[in-house]
Amino acid sequence: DHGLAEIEALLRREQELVTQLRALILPQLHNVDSGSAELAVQLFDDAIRCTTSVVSKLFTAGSGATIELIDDKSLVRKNSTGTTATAIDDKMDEQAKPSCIVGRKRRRNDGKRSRSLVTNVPHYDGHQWRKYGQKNINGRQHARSYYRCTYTERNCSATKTVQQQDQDGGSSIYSADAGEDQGAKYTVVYYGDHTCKASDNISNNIIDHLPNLVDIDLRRGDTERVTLEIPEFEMELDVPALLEVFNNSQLNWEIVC
DNA sequence: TCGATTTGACCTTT
DNA sequence: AAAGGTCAAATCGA
Repeated sequence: DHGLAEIEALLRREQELVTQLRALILPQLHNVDSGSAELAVQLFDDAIRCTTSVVSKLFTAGSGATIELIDDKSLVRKNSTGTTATAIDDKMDEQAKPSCIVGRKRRRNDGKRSRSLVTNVPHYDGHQWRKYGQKNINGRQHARSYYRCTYTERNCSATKTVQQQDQDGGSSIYSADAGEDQGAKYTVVYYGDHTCKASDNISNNIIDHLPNLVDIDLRRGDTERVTLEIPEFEMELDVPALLEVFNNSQLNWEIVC
């Protein structure tokens, strides 16, 4: 109901503030002390995950009217009933598309969970990645890059994709031509878990010294966890509060499945 | 020279 | 068939 919506808006706001802080701090810290930066990555991400989990649990445990979660793939073009989707599509990131109307969950990569993050520093996530592919995606301005964990020989199956978000219509305010676009945002989707910690010297130390790091149990399989998507299309939500969150949204970290 | 990235071909899913 | 994901040979660069 209404109170819940407000709580959720606040949680999401907190989530975004933390993530913005993350984006602000990590590049700076990395230049000064990369060890501390690694630690900061873990702390930030655990904090963010913690909030995500709270949001998820709050809005699935509650009223039976939970919003169905669909996986990344089905977010694309699942906007049924011919509601001239294009205008909306272009405005929204794929992750953020309303799952409205959809109501049907379909699951690919059986049981593999993924988390998505929108950030302007897609590479500061505390792990080492090797790029193994790049593809142009339909209707996207930028190619999607595919990464897998460097320590694949330690049968670490973690992978991620990084995709720069489309710029709105006109030319970019920032240096559109050459160099890194400082204002660009990237959607990063993580798949699988890192089972390579033993061989990752830095992370290993961090974990050894920080037993209190939050370890969220992300359930899989039968009990599907749900995070809700864009507010405007959902009923019973505190739309103004959520809209404010969404409009200020720099970042958006959510458990996708 | 060796590890990482690029890039087109190939495979998988829808 | 088309789009997304992965492979692997060629290429890059430290």
